[in-house]
Amino acid sequence: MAVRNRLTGERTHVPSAVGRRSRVASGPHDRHHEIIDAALELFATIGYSGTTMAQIGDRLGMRGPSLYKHIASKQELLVEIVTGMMDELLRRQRAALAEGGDVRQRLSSIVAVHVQYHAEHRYEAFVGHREIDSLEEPHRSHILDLRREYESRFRELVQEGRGLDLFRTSSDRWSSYAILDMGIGVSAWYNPSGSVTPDELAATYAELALRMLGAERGD
Amino acid sequence: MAVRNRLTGERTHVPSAVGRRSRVASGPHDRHHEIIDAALELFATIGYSGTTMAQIGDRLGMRGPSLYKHIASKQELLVEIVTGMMDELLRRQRAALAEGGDVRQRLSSIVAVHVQYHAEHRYEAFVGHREIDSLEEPHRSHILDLRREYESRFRELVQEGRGLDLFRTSSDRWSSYAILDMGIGVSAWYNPSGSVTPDELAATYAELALRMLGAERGD
DNA sequence: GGGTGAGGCTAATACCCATTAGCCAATCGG
DNA sequence: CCGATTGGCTAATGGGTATTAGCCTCACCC
Repeated sequence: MAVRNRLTGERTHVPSAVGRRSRVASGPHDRHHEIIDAALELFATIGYSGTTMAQIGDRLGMRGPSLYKHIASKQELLVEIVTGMMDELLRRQRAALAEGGDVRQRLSSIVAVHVQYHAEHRYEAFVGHREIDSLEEPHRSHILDLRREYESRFRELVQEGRGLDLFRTSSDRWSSYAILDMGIGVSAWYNPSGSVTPDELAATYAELALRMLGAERGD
Repeated sequence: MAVRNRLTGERTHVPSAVGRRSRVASGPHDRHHEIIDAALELFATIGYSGTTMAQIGDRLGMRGPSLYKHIASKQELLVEIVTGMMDELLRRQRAALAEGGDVRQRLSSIVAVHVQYHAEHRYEAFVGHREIDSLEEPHRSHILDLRREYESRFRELVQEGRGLDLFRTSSDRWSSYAILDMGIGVSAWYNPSGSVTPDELAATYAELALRMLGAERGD
């Protein structure tokens, strides 16, 4: 019954019904980005190892193996997502610090940036934190290094503020962890169709953080 | 070449070298609990779907299939871990609230209990939060219900405090989320061989939470 | 002192999944 | 217009994994 090598009535493939654009103005049809986006949503909702290539393909109307015409591996998708997330977080943090101001203002800025990113890009952030262990070396170590760098900025600022007697808190270690974790938590529950915008939330959390540190009123 | 039914030189099994105890005083040798403990550590470090039955068996010096003499399925292990965690959290929270006191004291208590549990039982807590999506229905829904109940207590207390003008905070919703998330974060980084004990950390975080809420000094 | 049950073992079952191979149609640059 | 490239497809590959089946041995009880 095997119809091996028979070319007659085989069901064959009809490529994308919508016309393909040339690589000029390919922006909206960049398959690579589309795949990353689809993977991101799936990784966030059912986890990296819970997501199959076939599911990612489904989102784009294609089969799992076809993805390999555009990407190298499933792992590559995760690496791109996570490094993209850390790079962007660090970039924004650096920009915030570059604006200067006194310790309270700078701390408030990096908290705001932290929270805003975790709301705006909740999927990237969620995956970036949850799936670090799914990264193969050396990516895992690299990301952990970046994260340590990112986190140390919070601690440094808290220390600085304490040194200037602008913050009253028993431990800069625990309070900076608390601030970080409350921001990370946002990525787990933030709902973009809810009533609060990322920047409103960022402002609220910055205020909470300053109060938590017992910041002296700076006016 | 198949040696089917040949009984000659087959390698066979030598059961546990250490003498087995009778079921009297079996406490320290309860296989079921040993399995749960081994699974817990593995689930926490490499994730539920990343853990194989063979790995769990390894920890106890046995093969994967042998586990089924003591448990029903891998899923059962996760269910027991996660429901055990939520039950204990709720139990402790109820006990804390039962002690009464003014809003500040009660809020402080449930924060302390929350943090203490997340430090003392960081693996349970970590798995309990991270692997909820690995639970099959109806367990998943049940756990989510319990979690909603647990979380609502925080929000209710913040609201109550605001109503009495004891807390100054713009939103009881966001501030209770922040408090919850900073406690949950503890389970991701707490190191039991570090210098801070769970109850010290609990006290510190309770203080941070009250300050975050702008609690009026209650002395 | 033999039967029984508990608790190991290995082998087999019945999946699922990432990735590769190899085929083909349509598009596009010349 | 043609021939190479692009980007789909299906089928095959190679591996992993939870769970079940069936076997065996020891410890214990009578």
